[in-house]
Amino acid sequence: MVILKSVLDQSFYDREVTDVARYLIGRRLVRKSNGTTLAGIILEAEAYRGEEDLACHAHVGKTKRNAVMYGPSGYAYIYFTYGMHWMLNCVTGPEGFPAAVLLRSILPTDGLQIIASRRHQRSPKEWCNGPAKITQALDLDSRLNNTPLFHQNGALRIEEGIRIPEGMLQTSPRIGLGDTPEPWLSKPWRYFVTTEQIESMN
DNA sequence: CGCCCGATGTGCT
DNA sequence: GCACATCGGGCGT
Repeated sequence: MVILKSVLDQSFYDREVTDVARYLIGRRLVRKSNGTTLAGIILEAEAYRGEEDLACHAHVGKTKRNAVMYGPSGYAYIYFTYGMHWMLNCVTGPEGFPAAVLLRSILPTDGLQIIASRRHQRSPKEWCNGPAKITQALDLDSRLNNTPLFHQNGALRIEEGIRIPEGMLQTSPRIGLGDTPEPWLSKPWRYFVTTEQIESMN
């Protein structure tokens, strides 16, 4: 399986958030930190779209916390929640319209020893199969909020990765929305492939 | 493996 | 004061 390492440029993010979420599946998320490379293939992502989407942080309007989502596309929006967890998102276009893609799962490919230690030696399947698990494994927090994802040697960036075959991509409603009203609760804005699907590609 | 629930603290009403 | 785009331990199956 060929994993391409050219960095996606800013224009990749400057379109409909649902399209960005779809096309992020199979890409390579890279974290460079004091000389080491941690990376994985993106398996799962969700779109959050504008102030009218009642599941999106921007539904309360622009605040200090969610301001990054209103900025230009291609930057990381990293926020803190549940008193202990960080979440990694990719801001999408157009500028001024608040939208972002939450990364929910990756398949680790680089830096497995370090990821294992950060994840407290848990089983490999549990390393990065959740949004806060990704940020734990890759050491992401507020320091990297508003970081560009499209810089060639950026500390956090997304590369071309692998091609997901037509028909492999699955969708579902978004996870963890609680009492969010319809139609937002059921919007099929979660895009994903399984670890097994990727491993079967060889 | 699945369900349940407590942890933990910040932003926003 | 409360909700929160979650996680992991404990216990039952």
